[in-house]
Amino acid sequence: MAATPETNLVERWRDVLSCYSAVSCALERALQDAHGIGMSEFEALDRLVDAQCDKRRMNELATDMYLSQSALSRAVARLERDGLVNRGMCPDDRRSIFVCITDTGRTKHAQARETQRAVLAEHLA
Amino acid sequence: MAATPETNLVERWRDVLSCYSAVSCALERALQDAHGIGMSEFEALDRLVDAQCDKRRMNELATDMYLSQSALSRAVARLERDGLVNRGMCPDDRRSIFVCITDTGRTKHAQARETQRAVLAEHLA
DNA sequence: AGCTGGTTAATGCAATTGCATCAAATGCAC
DNA sequence: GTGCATTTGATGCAATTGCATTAACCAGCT
Repeated sequence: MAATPETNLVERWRDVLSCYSAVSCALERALQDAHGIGMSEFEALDRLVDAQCDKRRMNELATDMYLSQSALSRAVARLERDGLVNRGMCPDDRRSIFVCITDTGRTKHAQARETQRAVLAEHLA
Repeated sequence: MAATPETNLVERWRDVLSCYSAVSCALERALQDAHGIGMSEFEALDRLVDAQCDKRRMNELATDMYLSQSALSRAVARLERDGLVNRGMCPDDRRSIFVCITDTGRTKHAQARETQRAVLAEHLA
């Protein structure tokens, strides 16, 4: 049977869609239940930990992530409210904001990463 | 370099996430701009067309799709408001609702599918 | 210096979503 | 039949998101 390229694309898209839906739903719930943070917040912490410098500008984070600028702004606001990051001024460019992960944020991320890996192992295996 | 299974899982998840984000964002915008419907609405129409009988119960649709029951209920409400589907009583079980695609809905779906395939060809290639 | 255009982050707003709840209807046990 | 748990779809509510706008700032030009 010869599948047309279009059919293949639609099939692949459905696969991505169902995979994403199942995993993101499970991940969102697990992170929220166990650590009180959402997927977006965890992803942001993840990027901050990945960058060895521990501080990144908002727009760097935004381009690394899949979030819109406004959504990232609010996600960082929630992280700051919970004491997981600090927002600091950037001396080079006073429009920019440095986002710095706190010790609490580091701990939270380490714990949440365990949850993430467990969920991925179960739903992405 | 030997990647641990966990690292592989996280990598795969990031791939899924970035693929989903890019495609769903483009798809959402394209469908909205060209046809005035969202991705969820298109998916619902798609399931209705796939089922040759043209009418399905809400809960059948919900299990086929990635949406929660309440989100589907509202998506169908939007489709009905736009005249793309009708909701009808089910004689067998008066709790259930039959969702029937209209001729307008069929036309809209056929047009939107072209847009979908174009977007997939561009962003999932 | 002054002005214009572009960049950065925050915010008002509308829309969608999921959770919890609700009402109606079904079915099963008695 | 009566009663109780389950199922089905709708709705109130809070939370997140993206778009458009805003304010502050920067860079380049005259």
